[in-house]
Amino acid sequence: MVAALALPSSVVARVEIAGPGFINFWLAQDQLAAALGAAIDAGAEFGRAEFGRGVTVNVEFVSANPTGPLHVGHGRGAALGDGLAALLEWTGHRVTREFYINDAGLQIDKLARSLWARVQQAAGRAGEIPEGGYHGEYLAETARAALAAEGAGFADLPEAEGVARCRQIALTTQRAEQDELLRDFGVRFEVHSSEQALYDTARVAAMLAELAQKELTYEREGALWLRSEAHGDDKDRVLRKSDGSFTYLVPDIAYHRDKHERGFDRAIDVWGADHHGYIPRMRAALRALGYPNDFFEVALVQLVKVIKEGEEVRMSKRTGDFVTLRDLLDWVGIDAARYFFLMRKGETPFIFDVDLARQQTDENPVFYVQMAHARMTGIFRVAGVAPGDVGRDAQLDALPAPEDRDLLKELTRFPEVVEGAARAREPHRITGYLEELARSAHHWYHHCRVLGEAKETERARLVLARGARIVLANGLRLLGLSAPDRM
RNA sequence: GGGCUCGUAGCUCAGCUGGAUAGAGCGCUUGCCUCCGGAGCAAGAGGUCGCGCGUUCGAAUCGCGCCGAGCCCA
Repeated sequence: MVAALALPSSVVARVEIAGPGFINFWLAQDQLAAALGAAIDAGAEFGRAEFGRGVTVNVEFVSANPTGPLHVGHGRGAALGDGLAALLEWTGHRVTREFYINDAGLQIDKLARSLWARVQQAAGRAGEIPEGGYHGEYLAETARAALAAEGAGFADLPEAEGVARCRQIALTTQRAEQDELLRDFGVRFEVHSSEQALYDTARVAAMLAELAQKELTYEREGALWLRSEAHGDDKDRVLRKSDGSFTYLVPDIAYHRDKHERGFDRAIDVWGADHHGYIPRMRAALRALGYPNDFFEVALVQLVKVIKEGEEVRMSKRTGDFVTLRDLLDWVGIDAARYFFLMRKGETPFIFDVDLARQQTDENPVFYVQMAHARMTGIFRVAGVAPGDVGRDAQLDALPAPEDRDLLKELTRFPEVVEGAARAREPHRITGYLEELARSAHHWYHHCRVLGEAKETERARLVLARGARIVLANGLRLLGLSAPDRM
């Protein structure tokens, strides 16, 4: 078998049969040197791949209800969605980052009536927040601001009119705050889609008409049902209840139908894990419409528990509920927040250790990785040369230490790690890889002097440092993190 | 009652579509360094991969059953 492979000795230096079913290959040293040269040639593009060329992907994430501040769970969804989108971009896909606004329905009515109650209170009257309404302090703030902006007569409006106005005010205020926070978190969306607009532009009606025309729905007991069981769900689902109102499924199907009609090959939704029970019926509905099986994907994000000073943080004064993303950013900064959210698989529950995230020691993985980049840069600073001026070719003979080779091998793995992470939809593989690369870089740094070594070795190690710096920077930037030159 | 996810070292977790003696960080133990480009280096202890059965030449990985945790639905 080995003989039949007829491997060129320029690529494979040695082959050995190693027990049952195993063959070991030794790559020729030149291959590694060539890979380093290729990494340097590619520079900031090193690690990009093409397998997603021609595929358009919609990544929808956060999509928080505009009923209150974003909490840490949204932060995790934001980091993972953005990381996923970046991975897909790095592998050649055309990606649209999208945010879906649930601006229709019962929750928004409650929000509007809660704000109206707060307005009444702010005007010195009795105002009762409705059953199941929003009690957070933030609405009282909004009410005071609204009263100031709208004039004293605002609170005297007839209730229906006041509530309608409150609905608008609450929506725009919450949306603006969410957008500002997401921007501060380094996340940008190309498209915001509105649930209300699905009704206003008759896309809901068009979807229902298509389902009816394809005989995918039927009436029973005064309700309208979707034949979802025939398409993989465990039972048929109600679309329109006997009281005439729609279930959540209706706008959601219309929305995904809209994504399909906008021409996306794939729609990836980042959802809180508490919605996982909803997946089969969505998938069944889209399958019923005749979309390909791989059109719809869901990336689940589990809950985040925040630990600070050794104790679980539950309450936020501002919301009276969960810890907000704003709180977290104030505590640990953007880089640490993003990195921590990205370093674990989305579908496992995550414990966010605030104290660890703030530490400026190598126990903190963000610090450890960024420090490796800063160290690589520091070598050039001391040498008095720009990284780009040291050339691209390293003589492998001039890199004698095992740490040289470890670092070299590690950094040339980057493209396959990116590709694997993109295919598996697992950004945490990038952070894991970066930690391994950083470890190799730190070990190398401690064991191998660069400056003041024999000329050939000094030169070769500068090339190696340049390559390591490129990969560390690319990995960090892919994840939306900074790659500092000094710390 | 049904469904989904998870269970790997004291702690937090990797382990990619089954492959060689199961890994990392922290913590712990023992040495060393304290000079450069600050916050270090080396070694070590620690695991019946929840439990059982099965598929396979080979299982942490796949299948089934059970136990336990979380969530969703009824």
